[in-house]
Amino acid sequence: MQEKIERIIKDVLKNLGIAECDFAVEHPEDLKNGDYFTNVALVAGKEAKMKPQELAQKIILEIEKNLPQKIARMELAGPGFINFYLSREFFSENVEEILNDGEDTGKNATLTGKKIMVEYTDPNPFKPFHIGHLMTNAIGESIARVLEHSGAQVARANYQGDIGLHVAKAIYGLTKDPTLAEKLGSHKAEAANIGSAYVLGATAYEKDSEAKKEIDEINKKIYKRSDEKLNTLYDWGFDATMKAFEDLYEILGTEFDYYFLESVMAGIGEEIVLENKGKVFTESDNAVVFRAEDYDPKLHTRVFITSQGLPTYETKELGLALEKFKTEPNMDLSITITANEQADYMRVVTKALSLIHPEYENKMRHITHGMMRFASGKMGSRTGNVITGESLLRDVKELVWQKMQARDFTDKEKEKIATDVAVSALKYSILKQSIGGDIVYDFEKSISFDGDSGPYLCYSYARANSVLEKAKKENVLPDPHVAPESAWEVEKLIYRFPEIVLRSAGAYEPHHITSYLIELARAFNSFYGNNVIVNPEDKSSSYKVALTFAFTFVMKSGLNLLGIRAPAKM
RNA sequence: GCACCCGUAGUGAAAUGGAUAUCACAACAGUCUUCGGAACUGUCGUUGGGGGUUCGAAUCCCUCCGGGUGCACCA
Repeated sequence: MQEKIERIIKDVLKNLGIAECDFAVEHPEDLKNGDYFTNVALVAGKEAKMKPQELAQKIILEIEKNLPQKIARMELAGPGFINFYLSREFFSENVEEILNDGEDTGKNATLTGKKIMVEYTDPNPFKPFHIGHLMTNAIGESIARVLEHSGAQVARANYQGDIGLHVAKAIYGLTKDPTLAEKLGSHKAEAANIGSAYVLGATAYEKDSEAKKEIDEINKKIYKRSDEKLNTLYDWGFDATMKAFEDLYEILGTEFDYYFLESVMAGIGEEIVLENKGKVFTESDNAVVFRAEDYDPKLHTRVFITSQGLPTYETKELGLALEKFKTEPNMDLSITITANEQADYMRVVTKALSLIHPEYENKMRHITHGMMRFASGKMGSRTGNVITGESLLRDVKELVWQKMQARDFTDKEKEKIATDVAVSALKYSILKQSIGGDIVYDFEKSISFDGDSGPYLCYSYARANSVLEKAKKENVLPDPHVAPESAWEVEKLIYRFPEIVLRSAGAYEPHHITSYLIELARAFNSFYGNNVIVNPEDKSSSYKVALTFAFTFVMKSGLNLLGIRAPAKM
């Protein structure tokens, strides 16, 4: 529709003998100002040496000579804006279209044929999965889905720090407190114990120099896999924590295609660094470094191989980037999602790689999000000052469960619904804002169920479903052709869904979808509150039912893009 | 010190250079409703300071103030 209006205006400008110019056709913020507006008269007025308002009036008259059916009327407003009001036909046809598309509504083809890999979540085995990982997971999953909805073929990747000091700390904890290493038959419980062992080891490492020595020793042994006892502990711990993560992914709705291990990437990276020593990398103080500032003054030198001969994080990241392109041949884009503290050295790594493989330079994109923090300060799994994803989910679920007391469900149904609604609460509170900024974590707010929340969206959806059930019982069938004269606010919003998906995909910003859905849900609830939808006596009831159907499709599809499963009842 | 990110009602946020800056929470006042009150209808209140570009700036540029993150062998 937007393109159509643009074309009409271009034709009119030609007829009026005005040169082409760069004007915009957009939605006004306030629905009172129409469904679309254009600033063409303000832009072209200068060139044509006419007052914008006069020119706008002229353009309106010209368009009116041949007014399309989908535009009801136009209006001159403010300093020279032209507002377009869409017609009843337009809205009804749109509802019909949504009914035809069903849950595919909102799809576009801008990325058809493109192969994209998205790496996100990246929890470390032997360490707790905390709410920071929850944040990266929610953002990554949503971006992956939005890209898929735009036609891309998306591969999901997860990168595990399976080796290093953090592992040694956890193993140290397990040897000091063998009760934590007991086989419990539940990897969830075992992973929780390993998390405690990690905190024990991490604390000892900071405070006790003897322990520090011991942990460093364990670290070396694990690298070499030289100690049978430690190997057994390692294999068991790796398995338990990875399986516990997998349980969480299932609840969160993520299925990874690839798992990359740091220990493997280290070798791949090291090889590349050594091959390019003297060309890209140089030696300094016995270490192999990359002087990025030689290529870009905003970057800085970083160590890739330490003076001890060990590959650093940078080298592993380099290996990972290469391995991704090897795993998915002909990949068009490789996206990595992390917290923003990694922004600077990722730039350095990317620069180094683009010197070695210039063909990848424009195919890598690092998306960084803000930190999840407490009012008390930064959260770190190092000190044990963490909320695990698992415990948070459990607390929220508990509250949902309480709210469902009055509803008539079996415990099994309740469990499923409470889980999905709890996930909606968490994901919504993460995805509702632009991903650059920090989120101050507030437990009370993250579990609030009214107004600006995931459960509110789920509730609107469940409620609409229940209306549809009643319509079925009363035999009121949906019919988009019996609409009343004027259009409701829901209709004026519902046709915009595809544009929102497009915008989200272009900017890698899921929050556009959250904002849109909350507005749509509000409009629907208002429609619901002020109208009786199912009424066999009412001629337009069939239209209202059709509109309700359209709403459920858009809401379900939208929630799906956020990585939220919407229960039909709750 | 240098680089990057950020600063919008009491709080959390939105706004691809456009109109009277939007939404929610909180607070206050209503709606006791046949389809689900996790709701609906109102009221209240905001662009860190100063310059500049523009017909038009929360948005772009400069500067100051405030917060965060990162800057050589941790990840």
